[in-house]
Amino acid sequence: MEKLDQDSGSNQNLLPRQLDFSPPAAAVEETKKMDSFHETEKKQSHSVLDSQSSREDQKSEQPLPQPQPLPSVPDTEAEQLRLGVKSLKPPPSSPVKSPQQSATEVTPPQKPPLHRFSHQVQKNPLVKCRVSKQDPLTQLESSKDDTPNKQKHCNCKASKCLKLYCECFASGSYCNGCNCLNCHNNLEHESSRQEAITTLLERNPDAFKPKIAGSPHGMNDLQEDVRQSLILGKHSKGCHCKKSGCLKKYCECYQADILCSENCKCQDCKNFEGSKERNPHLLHGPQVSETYVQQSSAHAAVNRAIDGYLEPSDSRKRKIKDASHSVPARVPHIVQNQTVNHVIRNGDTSLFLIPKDLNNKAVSGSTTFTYRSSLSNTIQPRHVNELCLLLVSKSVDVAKKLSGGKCETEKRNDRDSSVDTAQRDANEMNDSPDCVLDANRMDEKPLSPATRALMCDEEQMIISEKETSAQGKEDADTSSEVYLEQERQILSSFRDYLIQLSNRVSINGANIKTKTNPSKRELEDEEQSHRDSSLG
DNA sequence: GAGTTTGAAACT
DNA sequence: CAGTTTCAAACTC
Repeated sequence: MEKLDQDSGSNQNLLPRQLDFSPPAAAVEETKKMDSFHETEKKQSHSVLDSQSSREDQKSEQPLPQPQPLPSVPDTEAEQLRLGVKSLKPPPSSPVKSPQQSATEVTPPQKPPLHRFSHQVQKNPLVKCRVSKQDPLTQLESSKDDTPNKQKHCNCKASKCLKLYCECFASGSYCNGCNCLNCHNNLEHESSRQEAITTLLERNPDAFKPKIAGSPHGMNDLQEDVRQSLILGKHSKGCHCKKSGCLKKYCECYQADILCSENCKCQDCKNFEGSKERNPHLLHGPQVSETYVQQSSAHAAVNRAIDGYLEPSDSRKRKIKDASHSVPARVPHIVQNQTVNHVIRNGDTSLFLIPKDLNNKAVSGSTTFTYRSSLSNTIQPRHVNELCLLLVSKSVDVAKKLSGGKCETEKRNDRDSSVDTAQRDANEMNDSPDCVLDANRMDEKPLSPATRALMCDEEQMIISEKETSAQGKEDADTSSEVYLEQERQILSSFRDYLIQLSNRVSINGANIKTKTNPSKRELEDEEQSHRDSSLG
């Protein structure tokens, strides 16, 4: 009885759940009793109801305002976001205002949040949205309807549907036809609802943002498509599954039909490409074309190598124990490509930094490795070869272009004193904005800091060579040959280093990951070997 | 449909 | 920030 009463409360408003921040323009006019936002929401929500969602209980309730059809093409930013056409903007400084500010020109204030699961539904029809088992009708709908705007019906009891536990609320939707108790996620309790939203946004401005990048829906442009693909299917926070193997819908990654990524801290993860336990039908297929991988090959190769070093925290521990029967090669293509994206985007991760990070973390005893791949199985000689080949080919281009360019680095003074580790070089390079291997010269593709560091290093050596030999060598052709030879030498050293590192990791992977602090000697060995190989 | 399991969200 | 509690969906029987 109580439930019925409360259900009636929950349903009283009978607002079809819908992301309530993309109002039709006509909604603005209606602001007498409700603010325009409410009206808009009601209208729009209603507009997206399919026939099946116009259930009897809804019919019996107060009529909704005149429904208006949704525009076929999303006009508002919010709708674009919802459909994955437009990426979310970072929130302004004021988290509370952010959702409003982001769409004030088009949408009314108090734009409700974007559901963290909404993208999942849109992205992958294979993934059923969470549907109450207590609502067979909804299940029926769900089975029939793979369209994005599937209705969800929560069963909240204690949260008043004002916490992110509630998927309706989390999606920015009002509860409608739910089985929830004491629901406040409705117009009746709009004030408390907004208060809850405000609180959540204050606590976490990203609380209502999608956890997973949207689908490339609507992307026609190849470049944009590629860009979207890179960020597609990566859980922003990652899952933390322990028992489900990330193969049940408890896992947000699995539920979204994406592979677990380096963001995840799951244990015993089986949600990786190549996992025999993962239902292959749930895989998206290649997120990024082979062509693109080749195009961005330097990044890809670098990151495949990176990918081979690092693992998630908990699974890492476990795999130390289970090293002898570690999972098969797990280089989820998504992970790889995401890693590529990571490098491109953040620009603060270089190949050379990775060993350092690895060691630093190991020395400190930290277990917060973030990359997932099985240590010895993912870094492949072909990756190294690929990287080297690409770097070689790239270096030829660079050498050709290096007619007069100079690397204005502060490192120049340091160069005579040592052949630093590549890692240190990269570090310095990254810290030195003056290290110029201009992006305008790298016109074709974005370069990772690692690549830039390497190329800048090469450039410096070339310049250094030019300076020392400028007096005696006037012939540009000869210089070019020298440049090329130097490039080859540098890259050969680099290749050797990578191969050596690869072998080391393969052999000593388990040791590196011991619980006890990996000895500094290991770090020193690493650096020493690096030094040796750098010296050629 | 009740009970259990699970992991994210919320809390401390 | 880590550990614990709360919560609701997923799952099992």
